[in-house]
Amino acid sequence: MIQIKFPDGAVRSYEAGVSALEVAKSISEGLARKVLAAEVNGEVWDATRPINEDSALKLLTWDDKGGQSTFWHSSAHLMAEAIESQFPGVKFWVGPAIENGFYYDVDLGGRTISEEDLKALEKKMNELAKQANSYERKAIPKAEAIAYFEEKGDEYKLDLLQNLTDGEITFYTQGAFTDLCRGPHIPNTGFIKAIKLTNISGAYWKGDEKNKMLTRIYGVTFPSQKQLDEYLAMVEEAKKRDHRKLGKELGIYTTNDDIGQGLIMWMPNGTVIIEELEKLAKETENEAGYKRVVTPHIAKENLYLTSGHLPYYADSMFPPMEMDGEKYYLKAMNCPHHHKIFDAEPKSYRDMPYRIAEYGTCYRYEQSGELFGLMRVRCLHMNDAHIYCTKEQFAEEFKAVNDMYLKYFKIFGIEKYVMRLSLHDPEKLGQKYINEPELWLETESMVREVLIEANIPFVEVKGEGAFYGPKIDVQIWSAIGREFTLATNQVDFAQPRRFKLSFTNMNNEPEVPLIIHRAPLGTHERFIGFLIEHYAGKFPTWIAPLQVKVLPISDKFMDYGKNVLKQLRKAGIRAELDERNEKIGKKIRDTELMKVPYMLVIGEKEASEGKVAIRRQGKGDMGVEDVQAFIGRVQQEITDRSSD
RNA sequence: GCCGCUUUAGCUCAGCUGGUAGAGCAACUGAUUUGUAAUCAGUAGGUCGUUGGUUCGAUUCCGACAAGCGGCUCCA
Repeated sequence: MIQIKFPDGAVRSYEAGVSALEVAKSISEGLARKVLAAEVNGEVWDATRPINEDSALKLLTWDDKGGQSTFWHSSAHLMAEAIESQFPGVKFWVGPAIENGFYYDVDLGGRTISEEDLKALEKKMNELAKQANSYERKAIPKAEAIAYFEEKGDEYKLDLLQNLTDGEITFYTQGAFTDLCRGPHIPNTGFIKAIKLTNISGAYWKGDEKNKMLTRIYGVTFPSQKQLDEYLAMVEEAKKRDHRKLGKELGIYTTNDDIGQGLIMWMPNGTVIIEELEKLAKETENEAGYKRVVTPHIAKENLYLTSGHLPYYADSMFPPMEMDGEKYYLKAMNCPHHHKIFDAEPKSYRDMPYRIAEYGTCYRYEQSGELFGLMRVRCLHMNDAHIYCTKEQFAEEFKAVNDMYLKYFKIFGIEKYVMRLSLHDPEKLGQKYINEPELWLETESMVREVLIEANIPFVEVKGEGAFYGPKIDVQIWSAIGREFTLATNQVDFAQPRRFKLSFTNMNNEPEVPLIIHRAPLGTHERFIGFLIEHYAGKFPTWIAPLQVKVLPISDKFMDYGKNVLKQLRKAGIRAELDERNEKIGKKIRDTELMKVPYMLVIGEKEASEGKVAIRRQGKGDMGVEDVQAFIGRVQQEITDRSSD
């Protein structure tokens, strides 16, 4: 007999060799029907695998992350079985569970697969799922596994086997499909009740662009059709928030073939948002002791040799323009220009920290396939600033920058984000990262310490640093789930030396400053892209392109409408008057769809009393109010940058 | 940049197997003068992304290019 301990602390005795599924059955049949996998002593196992010694056991169902990922991984195997039956001779690479579903990378051997094929595959998968075939686990000696895949001529699985240790190799078989797999899997395919193959794409083998491109097929499955329907409805909802769709509908930005890929033109509505953001940034930075500067969009080659852009970053820059025997580059970053401003006048410790800010325009040659609405563009406007400080001042300055982030996040109600400490990859020193191994480690630990001290939760990621130093990136997700760096805060130990920057310290000696690069509002492009999705286009009044729309019941009240409009505009409120010959219902509908925060309905009653009937976007009729009282209230809301 | 898909009126989309195009909304004109999410009627609007080819004839078939979309790679 063995002792099984449950998460609630209860302990029960079972025969050795009992499976998690049998344990579940001993508790209740209903539970057994829901068990997908089990966590045995902290490790996720097949629910059917025998447990031979005293163990801590947690039964995993759909409600557990481990249960879900097991379900999706098993679904990937089911899909592979269907693919193999429809396209005999294909070879498989890997098929993991991902955040929303799973994929499998397949070498179709020169064949292509279409949307039609996906439907057929779904149908086949449904058939196979109904057979409720169990996933059979089998331990295989390495030699035998190699022989099996050599026989099949499967170079992909042979490649995977290379890195596996003899004795730890397992095969899983369900129905006619056998795969090299660590597992675990759900008990049988019958659990998979709802299947949707979502898309097909290419993916480089092992993620290396030098390798062959495999076909990646994505899918998502659920234990019930209802859950799939809900998931698909949620995806549809997310699409409605997509900044590319709303950006067009709300007249925020446009692009044009004759202008070029990834080059955003801000329309009047978008420009209002830009101006409000800049106003906020200027106020905030002024308060925090920053000075503003303005620099040109181009610079000569030598600047970028000094900065290290050309050795480390040339691929992401537009090619140079030649003039009078000189090469000029469009700037990809503002820092080198700012360094030259720092260096323009001699500095002493009394000038430190020296903080300069600019909404700088940068141009980056992003590869065409990487462009994405407002989120990845080729011309961007960065909420940039550089802080030149002494080593002693570093922690305090870094902390102050961080506080500024949090201040902004509060204003915008940004709650879902992850702070990421982005470090260098020692293997890429001298290629992607400036070759100063010790300085990297020193700076990275400096940043880490500040984060820990300030009690800021963060994750560490290797190989995401800037070429000149570590960063703290703020990661966000677009409506359709793509991850982006919204804001960034970086430490630079390399450029101060490369630019031979110095200040005179208290001992009258030259000293090299540290530089903090920071962009809490990221770029206008990405930030506004994010805001559109964050607010689903319903901007708070202070930032809304149009704040108030005056809607007369009929032409008879147009004069009064003009009068109200004049008062609103005089008060600095962005307002318009609907002069169309339409019924009030139509005017309201159109204004609601444009997501204007306030509508002022005016008719006989309001005109005679000098009042307005207020309607709040999305909330409906709010009652009648005196025009000036309304104006005062909205002005206050704008000044407070209130979010509702 | 790579793999796959897409491109028809300002927007959203129809248009079977090749015989030069349609709807709704928007726009404009007129009627209506309206009380909290679509009043009615009429008018105008397209070299069917661009460019080669096949064909008596191409929006439709094939190629190239461009842009967009889904991923991969990349990402300051």
